Amino acid sequence: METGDSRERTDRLALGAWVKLARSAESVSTRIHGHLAAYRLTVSQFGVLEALYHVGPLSQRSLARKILKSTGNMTHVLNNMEKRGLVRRQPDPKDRRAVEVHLTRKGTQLVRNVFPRHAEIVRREMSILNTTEQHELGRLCRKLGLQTKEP
Amino acid sequence: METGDSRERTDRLALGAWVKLARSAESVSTRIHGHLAAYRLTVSQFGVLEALYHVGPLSQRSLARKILKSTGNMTHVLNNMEKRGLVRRQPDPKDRRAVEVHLTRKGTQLVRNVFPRHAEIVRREMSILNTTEQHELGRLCRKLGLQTKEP
DNA sequence: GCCATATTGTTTGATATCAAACAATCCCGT
DNA sequence: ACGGGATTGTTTGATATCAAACAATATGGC
Repeated sequence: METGDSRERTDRLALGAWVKLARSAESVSTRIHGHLAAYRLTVSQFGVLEALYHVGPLSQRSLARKILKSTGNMTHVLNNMEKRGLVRRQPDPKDRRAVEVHLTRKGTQLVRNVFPRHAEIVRREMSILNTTEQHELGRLCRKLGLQTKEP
Repeated sequence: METGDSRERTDRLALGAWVKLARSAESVSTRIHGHLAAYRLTVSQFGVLEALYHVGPLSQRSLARKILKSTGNMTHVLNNMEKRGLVRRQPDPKDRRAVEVHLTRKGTQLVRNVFPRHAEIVRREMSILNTTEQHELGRLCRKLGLQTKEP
């Protein structure tokens, strides 16, 4: 498809872009999620709260897909959250294999507390980029992430 | 600094950009690192091989910083790699607390095998973006990641 | 030179995560 | 109907990861 030389060049460019993407995501993530410890929330737990709050009740499988974790892990995460009274499992009447995961009042209150702080921190972290740049970053990342998962 | 309305707008933009960044990094990472399992390498182990191969011998602390993991974890990762004969710990003559981590011949051979495949996969994954876009993505991510770590 | 403080690597205990195997249930083609 | 394959959630066993406490060594101020 390409000559060896041009191939090396595109490899270097792709590797560089990928490394920068991975490192920036990881270091920004560390900075953004630092404050969650104050609420004894893990990143996964926060992801679950956020999804349930914004989307409404979901099955465990949908939750797992949303936060990109395995279903086995989701069982574990939800067990911990249920113990703390943040979520409630409710049998799905339409499918007796499935459960609907609901936010409890306590979970709703917590996410209403945490989310504004979260948004503020994200805004601050991203504010190094101007509006146009944030749009462009979002566009490029969406394109990348949307690569076909199952052909 | 801003009116409430504009604040909500910038919050939404920042949150959107951040979510897309995080999700694309995670899903691309999964796709890129799938092939490492064939070599019984974890992502951290591959990161160590890569760093040592391209930079030369490094202390555990530098390695930990390079792959963004804790030093405690680095001890664990290196123990596993040492058991497999991929790296060798060598006392640093200038600082008796520190060790220099070296690639063994076996480790060098392995990374020479794995790296070209890795580069190829990364190139393929990133090829959804054209050259200009990859440059731009790299630039934006570098800016984001470079945010001051310790003030 | 000596001591307080910092840095390096290790240990330890607690979580998080995954993959694989599993049971229960659903669904579709015949 | 119904039987085989798909889907949902759980369990299990193995790893990975972190934070915190620790021991050994280095370093800089006095």
